[in-house]
Amino acid sequence: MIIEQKGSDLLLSGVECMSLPLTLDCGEAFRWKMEEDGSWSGVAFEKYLNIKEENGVFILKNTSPEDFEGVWRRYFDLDRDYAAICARLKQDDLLSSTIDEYYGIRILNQEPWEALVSFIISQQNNIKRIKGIISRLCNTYGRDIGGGRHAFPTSAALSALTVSQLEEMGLGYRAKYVKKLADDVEAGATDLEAIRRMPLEDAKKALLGVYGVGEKVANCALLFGFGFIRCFPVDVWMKRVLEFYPNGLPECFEGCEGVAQQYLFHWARNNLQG
DNA sequence: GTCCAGGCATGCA
DNA sequence: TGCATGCATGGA
Repeated sequence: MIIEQKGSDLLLSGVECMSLPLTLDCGEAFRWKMEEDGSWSGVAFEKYLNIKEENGVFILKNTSPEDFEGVWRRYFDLDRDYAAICARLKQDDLLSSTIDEYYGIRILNQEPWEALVSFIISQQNNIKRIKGIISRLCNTYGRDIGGGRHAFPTSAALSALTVSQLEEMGLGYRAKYVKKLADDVEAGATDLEAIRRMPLEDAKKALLGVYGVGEKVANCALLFGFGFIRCFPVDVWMKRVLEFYPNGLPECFEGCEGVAQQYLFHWARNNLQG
């Protein structure tokens, strides 16, 4: 990967296996929006980014090298060799054709707090509505970072709310889960940063102890927010996919189960009936 | 009107 | 341990 400054923009070339639409709009993160010019706008780690791919070059508008190194390099998982991972996953027949069709899905490294709250909200919900709820939460309770953009609300901000204030954002019965998590994080009873540094099994056990978090939400949070690429979340779509693997997951998934999962999830949503 | 969505807590066997 | 049931909301 070659990093180059051009005016106030940062240009990345030589990035393999990165599709912005497939990565930013595939149900991993809920705050990215495609603009009319085909670029993508979003907020993460309290930073706004507009990014676009042109002729194989990624243009990060108004982005300093410090923000790139401090946030976006890791957010887009740019130090991982996805081309090699995909080559390995293509040993599996279903993934072989799926990866050809949807090449470029990456696993984002989001903030633990945002990922956990987002996937608590995601349960028994659909992606369009999840995006709406999170958008309202951010616009109403997230810090204004300029230009009409808002950060994801902090645990302090959400802890200060009542359950009914959260319900007003459309969280439904999940409001009480988010309220309790925010309170516990604020009180120090739940330490997401400590969980992030644990071995996978311990981290999962810790998340399963959070009110409103079960196997599926824990796996999503661990995969998309806590850096555990071996997690393999199974939701209603993945249950349909698993019928194609009656003997369990193939060996070539080992070590990068989360990447395999995202391709299969995407395939299922596009090819299987609900 | 019914069914479904990146499920989970609860109660009961 | 495993299974049935209720749960908020909006789109199809």
